Formats: sequence, C-alpha cells, structure tokens
Amino acid sequence: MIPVKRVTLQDVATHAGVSMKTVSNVVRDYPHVSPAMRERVQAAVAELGYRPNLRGRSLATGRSNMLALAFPDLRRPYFAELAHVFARVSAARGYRLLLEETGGTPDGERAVLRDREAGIVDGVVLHPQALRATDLEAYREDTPLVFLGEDPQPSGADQVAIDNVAAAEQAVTHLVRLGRRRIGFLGHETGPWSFTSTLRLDGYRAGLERAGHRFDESLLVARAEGDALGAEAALGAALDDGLEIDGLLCRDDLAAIGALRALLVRGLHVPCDVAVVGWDATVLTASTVPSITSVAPDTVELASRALDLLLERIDGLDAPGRHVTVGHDVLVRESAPEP
Amino acid sequence: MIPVKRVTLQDVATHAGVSMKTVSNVVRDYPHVSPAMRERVQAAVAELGYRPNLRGRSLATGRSNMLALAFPDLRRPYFAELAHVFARVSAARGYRLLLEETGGTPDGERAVLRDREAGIVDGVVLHPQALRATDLEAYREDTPLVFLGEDPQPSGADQVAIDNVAAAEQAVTHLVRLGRRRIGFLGHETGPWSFTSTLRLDGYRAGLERAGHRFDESLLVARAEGDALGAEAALGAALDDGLEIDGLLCRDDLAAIGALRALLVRGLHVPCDVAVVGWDATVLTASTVPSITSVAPDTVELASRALDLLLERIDGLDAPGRHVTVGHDVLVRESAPEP
DNA sequence: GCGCGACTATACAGCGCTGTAAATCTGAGA
DNA sequence: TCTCAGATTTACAGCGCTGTATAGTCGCGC
Repeated sequence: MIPVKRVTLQDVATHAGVSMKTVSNVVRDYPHVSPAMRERVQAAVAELGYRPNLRGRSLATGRSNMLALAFPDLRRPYFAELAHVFARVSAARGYRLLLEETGGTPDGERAVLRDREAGIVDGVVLHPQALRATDLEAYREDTPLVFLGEDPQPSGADQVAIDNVAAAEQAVTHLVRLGRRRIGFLGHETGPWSFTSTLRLDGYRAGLERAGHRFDESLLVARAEGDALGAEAALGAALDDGLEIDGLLCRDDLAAIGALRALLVRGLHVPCDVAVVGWDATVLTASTVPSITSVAPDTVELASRALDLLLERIDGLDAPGRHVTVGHDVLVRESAPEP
Repeated sequence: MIPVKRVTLQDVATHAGVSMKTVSNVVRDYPHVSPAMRERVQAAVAELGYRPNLRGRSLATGRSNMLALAFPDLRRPYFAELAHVFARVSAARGYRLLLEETGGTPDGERAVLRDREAGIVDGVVLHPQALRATDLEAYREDTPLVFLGEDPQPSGADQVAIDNVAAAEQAVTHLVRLGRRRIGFLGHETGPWSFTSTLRLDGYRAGLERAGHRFDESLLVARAEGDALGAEAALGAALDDGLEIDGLLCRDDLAAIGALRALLVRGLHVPCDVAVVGWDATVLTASTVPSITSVAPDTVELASRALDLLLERIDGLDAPGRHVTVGHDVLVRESAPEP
C-alpha cells in the first residue's frame, strides 16, 4: 500500500517513454510543450502518483520557495496574529512560511541570521526585540532580509513599520480629549528599553506636551515580564504605592489586559476612573470587559509591504535600505470611548 | 562584503588541502577523525566562514530534520501556545518545526497530507478539526504521521490526546460541588460537531448524570464562529431568549472569554450567578476579570509523547497505530472557585 | 626489519531535479 | 522535392552533500 520508494521523475519519464526533462517541463508548466505530449506525461504522472521532491528541486534551482518570519514569542497574541497574516500573504505569493521564535533574546535573534536559515529559506523577515537592526546587520548572511519595526537608527537593510511616535501621540491625544490629565504609560522594559518602547514613549511624551501637560516620570510603570501577569503585577504594585492616574497608555495589549485586572481588582472603574488604551488591537481586546481601545497597526499592509521588499531582494535587487511606513488607527472601544 | 557565492564544502577541502569527505566528517562530528586533522579543518571552516548547505545535505541523506505541526488556526491561543511548546520540544530533539495552518477545513487538512509537505519534512503532527483520522488516512503519503486529539473511532495511525470525556466529567463535577444545578455547555459547532466537541459533550452529559442531574438539551449553546465574539453572540442571544443557567462548561477558553462578557454585560455576576469553566487553560485566562477556571491539558507531555511516536516512525518502526493518553487537570481560579 | 591489524583519509557515485545547449522535428516557401 | 526558420524534445552536467568501498598510514609484536 505504501510504496517502498517514492516515484521519481525518471520513473515517470520511463513510463511515458520521454525524457526526464520533458516531464519536468510538464510538471512545472513550462509553456513550450505540445498538448499531446503534455497529456501523455500528465497521464503517466497521475498513473504513478508522482509528486516532485522539493529537496531535489530546491538543490537544483537554488530556491526553496520558503521564507522565514522570526519574532520573539508565539504566545504573544500580536505575534500569533501577525504570523497568521504573514502566512496568508506569503502563501498568496507562492511562498511557504517558516515561523521562528527568537525568544526576544540577543542570542535568539542573532541565531536566526547566522545559523538557522542557512540555505533552507530564500529570505527572512525579522522582528527584532533585543537588538537593533544595525547590530544585527553584522550577522547577516547572504540571505535577503527585511526588518519589521521601526529602528530609530536606520540601518542599511529594508525596514517596515508603523509610525510608533505618531500613533502614541494620537492615543494620548484621544485620552486628553476624554479629559484625562494624569495619563500614565505601562509596559516598557525594566531594563534597557527596546526601541519599540522607546518610540512609543517618545510619542507619549509628545502627546502630553502637545496638550500642554507635563511629562512626569513617576507615571511610567515598567514591567519585569512581558506578559499580562507581569503588567498586572507592576501596575498593581504602583497603585498600591500611591500612583494616581486617570488615563493609561499601554505598550501592548497584554499590558492593557493586565492593567484592566489590576485596576478592577482594586475597585477602580474603567473607563470612568481610568481610561485605558492598548496597542496592537489583537482580537481578544474586543472580548474583554470592558473591551479595550487599542492602536491598530495595519498588519495586512505590513506583511504585504515587507514581502514586496523581500521578494525584490530575492530577485536580486541591489539597492540601499528602504524604509516603509504603513498605516495605523486607534480602534475606539469601551476602555476609552469617544468623548 | 557579501560573498558572491556561498562557500562550499569543496572550497573548504581545497583550502585545507584535504578531501571533501573529511571536511564533511569534521563538520558532522564523525568520531574517527584525528585531532590534528580536525583542528586543521576547523580552522579552514572558520577562516572561510563555511556553513553547510542544508538543501544539499537533505538531498543526500534523505532527511531534512524538519517536522511539521498542522493545526486549524494560529490565532486561537491554544494552538499558538501548543505550537510554542512543540517548537521547544522538537528543537530539543534536534528538529526544526514547520507550522502549518489548515483553517480547520477539510481541504486544508487534506492538503497538509497530500501536497504540502511532500519531501520537505520528515514527519507530520496533525491536529485535525474537520475530518477524522480515519478519513484522513486515505490521503496520507509515505511521510510518518501522528494525530493529535482523540478520535473516538480509532484509526490505524498513532494518536495522542487527553481524555476529553473524563476531563469534561471532572469539570462538571467541580461545578456540581459548587452547588450548581443548571449547568450549560457553550461552544460546540452549530453544524456537525467536531469530534472534540462530541467527546466533551459526552463527558458533560456523563458528569451531569453522575450527579443525578438531568441532561437538558436546551442548556446547550452552539456558536457559529469558533472565536470569543461568536461565543458571546451565541450565549447573549440565548440569555436574551430566556436561558437560565448557574453554571457553564465551555468548549474552549475563547468560548469562556466570550461567555464572561455576555454574562457581565447582562448584569450577571461570575461566579456568584453563573460559574464558568473554560478549556485549555491558555495563559490569558489568568488575567481576565474574573480569572477563568479551566481544564488544563498537559501540553508538554502531549508534545513529548507525540514526538516520541513520530520519531519512532521516522526511524522506521512499523507497527499498528498506538493511542496515547496524556494527563490533564482542572485549574481552579475565580470564575469557578473551590467550594 | 617485516607483517598485520586498527584507524584515518580519500575517491567515487549518486540523492532528484533543473539549466543549458545541442538535436530533432515540423511545415512553409522556393 | 529541398531548405531553413521556428518550435519541441533530449542529453548532459551539476546543484552541495553524504554513504560505501577503497586506499593509505601508523604502531606494535615478532
């Protein structure tokens, strides 16, 4: 029932009485094949149940039709959703997507470029967290590469991101329009800030200043762990310590979810006492109580543009690093409603 | 700066003045190589920056050291977390993991077995949703395969799952011990039930009967969409329609999250008015308000056992299908606390 | 000083497929 | 009927690597 050995191109060729190359041409839809020949070969293919061996093809062509998407952690909903979108978009372009978790560590991020993808992938899209693009470029092999996320210190590589500063400013402005005066920021790293956090904090500050509010470092709440529990613990501790806020911009939705819990458990009502804005607009933020207003990056556009750039590089484009900005939105829901 | 052409094994061999095979032996840690030779070759490798080309190796050995994990949808937190665990566990065994979404559709599930993995992966772990293992076996190629999820109609293939019936029964028992009498079930499919739903409903029913409660079909709430919003809509409609419950077992955590919102929005308190139990114990259920009591499958064990079985098949084991059950737990939190 | 066994290193073929260039075929015009 | 351009088909080499079989090397005991 299970064939001992896979059917090979040569088997089909022999069976159909033609050359191997002709079978190859038929299988790959090469145009200059006569209809009669095409039919004959297709019959043989069907009869023997032939399926091309991707390894052999890949070795011969030097292409694998696979791309890699590397990001910190699949368990963070944003990345899971991003991966989903990337998989769709790259499938639509005829590429399979290999998903790779870096753990958000320097080693993990370097490893992606240095070791892992060697020769099994045609290109890599990397969303770094610990390292910046400029640091990572040194480790780059000859595989085409596109960075996700806006590195403030632009590198020579292609890069796609939303405008974090503008988005954060916009989110703060939304809170200001709700009459909030003591607007905090939750969720950046306790250690050195990732560049994403840095940018969002920049925008947060800009938003405050634009509204004539004073930037107050005591309203910044870092978290030790990048998940919801870490955010809950951090904000909880700060609140218990006397922190007073009436608005909160979160670095990401996980922080917002943790914030919700920290606030509600302490009897603070959202949005009446504290209005909360998350970031990424992951699907679950529509189902919390209250649902969470969140900054929504255009992930489809993000994926499309990133793959555009990457495929151009794969096709041999040699050009300086290009930096593309894609759109975003503030998705208004219950945690920070319309004024 | 970027080498025009990758360094090949032959380049290293020439550079070190040895044969290609010797370099290969060094690179792959073949034992019978003299220390001096090993050192010389390693120096050449380092000097030229050689990295083995996985495509070539894969063609020569017939192995790719990659496995595929296929499941319905990455956006569902359970699968994202499962994928994360599988990736770790398989990395620990020296395999990379290719993640594949089937969309939960018959075509998607068939495609995984039939087209997609042809020759690029050494084995496949498939978590079906639309089709049962027995249906899928027909499409199986010669790639080793392990099913995830307990198909009530055991197939000839290997299978790993938790005991869904026992777990559901246990969850219901927990609700009963909280004094709940009208315990509903939320989240199975509106169309034909998946076998997972079927089993969990079986256990739900068994739990009720064991407690001497009557099984009442009007307490079953199906959802059209397999996400939280779908569950919220379904339960909301049922409640508005007069459904009265004081306990609720959900097919998965997304259903529980949707349920929370449907209940709270209608002024019902969880757990006082309605106690809720979710399923999968995804991390986010610790951060909702209230946090969600949930059935926790032992995913690490699930992944380990599945890979054990798969690797044995890859090593050529020829045996009838084996069916492994891994452990689970009811993780008690606020939505259905200890009595 | 020689022969043998145990290790090491090498040569060669080939994994399954595709690119290139050359061979073959077709049919129209002379 | 013959020639030649254009369209199909084929032969061959080789992508980068590893398994097998073979050759080479060394040390040791007689």
